[in-house]
Amino acid sequence: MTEKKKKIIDVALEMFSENGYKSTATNQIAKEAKVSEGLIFRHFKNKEGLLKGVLEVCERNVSKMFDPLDDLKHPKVLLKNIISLPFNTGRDNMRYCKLLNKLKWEVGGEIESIFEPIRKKTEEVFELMKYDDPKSEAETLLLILDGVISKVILNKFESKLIVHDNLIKKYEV
Amino acid sequence: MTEKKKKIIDVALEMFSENGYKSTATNQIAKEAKVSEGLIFRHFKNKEGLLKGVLEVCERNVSKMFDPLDDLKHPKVLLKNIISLPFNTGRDNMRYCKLLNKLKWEVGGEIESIFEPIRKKTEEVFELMKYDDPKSEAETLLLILDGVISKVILNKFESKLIVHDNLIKKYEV
DNA sequence: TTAAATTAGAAGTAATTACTCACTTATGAC
DNA sequence: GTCATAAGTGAGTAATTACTTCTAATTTAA
Repeated sequence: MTEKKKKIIDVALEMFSENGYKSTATNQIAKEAKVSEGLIFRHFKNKEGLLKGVLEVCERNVSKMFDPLDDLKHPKVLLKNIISLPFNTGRDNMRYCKLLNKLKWEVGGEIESIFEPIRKKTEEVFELMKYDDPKSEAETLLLILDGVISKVILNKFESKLIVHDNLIKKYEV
Repeated sequence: MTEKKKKIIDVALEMFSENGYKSTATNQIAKEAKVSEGLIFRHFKNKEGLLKGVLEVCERNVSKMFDPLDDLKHPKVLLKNIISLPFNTGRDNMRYCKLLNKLKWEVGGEIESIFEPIRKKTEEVFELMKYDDPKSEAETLLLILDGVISKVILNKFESKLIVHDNLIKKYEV
């Protein structure tokens, strides 16, 4: 992976997540990355190929978001951390999530698979905590957290902290 | 409002909500609506003007979705109906919501105002039900329902009914 | 009947787009 | 040093886009 190729991916990630996939022209990317437009197609063949390259980086990093949860054993602590996850997302991770969400609505790509590990882990937590229906309980919680991160991404949160506390209380963790 | 103008709005609504605003070409709309392309610009001046026209219809109808709630007086029944709202959305209303959501991510338009009435009503319900913090309680619930309708729209729901029951139980209604 | 509004249809425009191609420059193995 | 391969350039292209403009037909209402 050359420096220029990295730069192209980086810039594309930034611009796709800000302006959307279709609305971002390849020559704009080239300009911003200080690279000839032809190079984009040499490396990625297509604009779609570029998107794939960007998505690989995206998925790799989003997966990493869930790694710290592996160290937690106590169910209540684990659940608390799962809930808190979308509330304290760093800038980089927010960009990855922003792109994934944008694509979900723009292209309709299959994203669910990235979140399968966290779904499974959440389900396990509810099992340990003897919830009646851990599966649907997990789906409900992830639904909520999905909504939370959407709001965070779009900066539409009036009262982030209060909602967080509310959820912590609801799940008694 | 002539028939052709109505037809243009109708087709644009359909195509915008399916393929997005920017990805839908005006000549495609004209073709689908069986109308000369020039007519679109005569009626709406711009593509943006067309979007405005479509959005007006959209907002008018989405507002209507909440009207039946006005008849309900008993807080528990009202809350139950608020929760159920996104779970049994008709085809037409789903299209309006789909467009609004797509635009939220594609253009970043201001949509929140449409949902202000339902937010207020939800807050009132929680007040009547003596919840500790009705405001944040309302925000949390609407967050959830927003997630629900997103999943419904995108057909990503593994277990719609179970999540619905889960929420009904959680709020004890 | 007549004037005004609506519409079709076709051609054209300037801008933008994804993508190509012929070419040059670096890199590394022998 | 040589030579193949990869990295990089930048002008060019064909297609698409939103939008205009013209004329002529059709509909509507007074």
